[in-house]
Amino acid sequence: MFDRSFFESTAVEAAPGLLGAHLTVDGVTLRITEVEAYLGVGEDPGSHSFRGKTARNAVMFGEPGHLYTYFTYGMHVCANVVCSPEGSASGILLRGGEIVAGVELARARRTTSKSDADLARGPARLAVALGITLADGGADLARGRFSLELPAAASAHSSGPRTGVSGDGGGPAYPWRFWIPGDPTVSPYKAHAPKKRA
DNA sequence: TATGCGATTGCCT
DNA sequence: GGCAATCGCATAG
Repeated sequence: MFDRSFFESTAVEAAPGLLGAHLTVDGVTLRITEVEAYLGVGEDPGSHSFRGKTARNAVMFGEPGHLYTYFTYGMHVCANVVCSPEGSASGILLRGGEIVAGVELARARRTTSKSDADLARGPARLAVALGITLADGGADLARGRFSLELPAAASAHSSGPRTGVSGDGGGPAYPWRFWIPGDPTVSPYKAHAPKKRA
C-alpha cells in the first residue's frame, strides 16, 4: 500500500520519488528506473491533457494514484500514473524498469526481448511485460491486480529532456525525464523522429 | 466527414 | 543506423 497523497503533488514533483518504487501486477514486480512527467491543461504542450478533457484522456482528470493507459502508433500501449488533485490532469509515464519478480511470466509475454534488461526497457515494452492493456485504464494502483510500494527514501537520479516528444513539448525547455543513472534498464535517449518521407 | 500523425518497437540493410 | 508497421484520436474543412 502506498500513500495516495504522494501523487497529489504535481507530476514533476512526484516523478523523481517514483524511481525505485516497486509496482506489482498479477505476480510480476517491476522496479521503476525511468519515468517522464507530463503536466495539465494549458501547461505542457507535450501532454495529452494540454488541450483539455477528451474521451481518451478522461482518467487523467480523475483521482491520483490511478492508471492512465493509451494506445499509440497503431500497436502500442503505454502506462501512466495519474498525479495532482482531481481536475488537474497531470501524469507520470512509466518508461522503464527492472523485473524483480515473476521474470518467467514477463519473458513469456516478451518473446522478442533478447535479455532480461530488455523486458521492460521502453514504455510499450514495460506495459507488455506487466500485462497492462487498455482495459486497465482507470484502475486504482492500490486495488485488484495492482499494488505499489514507494521507496523509503528518494533514489539518486538524473534528469533531462523528454524522449520522443515532438513540437514545443520536447527539448530542453521541459527537462522532465527522470532516471536512475547507469541502470541497464533505462531506455536509450532518442530525440523525436524527424519527419518521414513526404 | 476526411485526413494526418503519434509519449514506439523491431526488423531490415 | 534507417525505416516500415498500423489505427484511434485530434484537428481541419
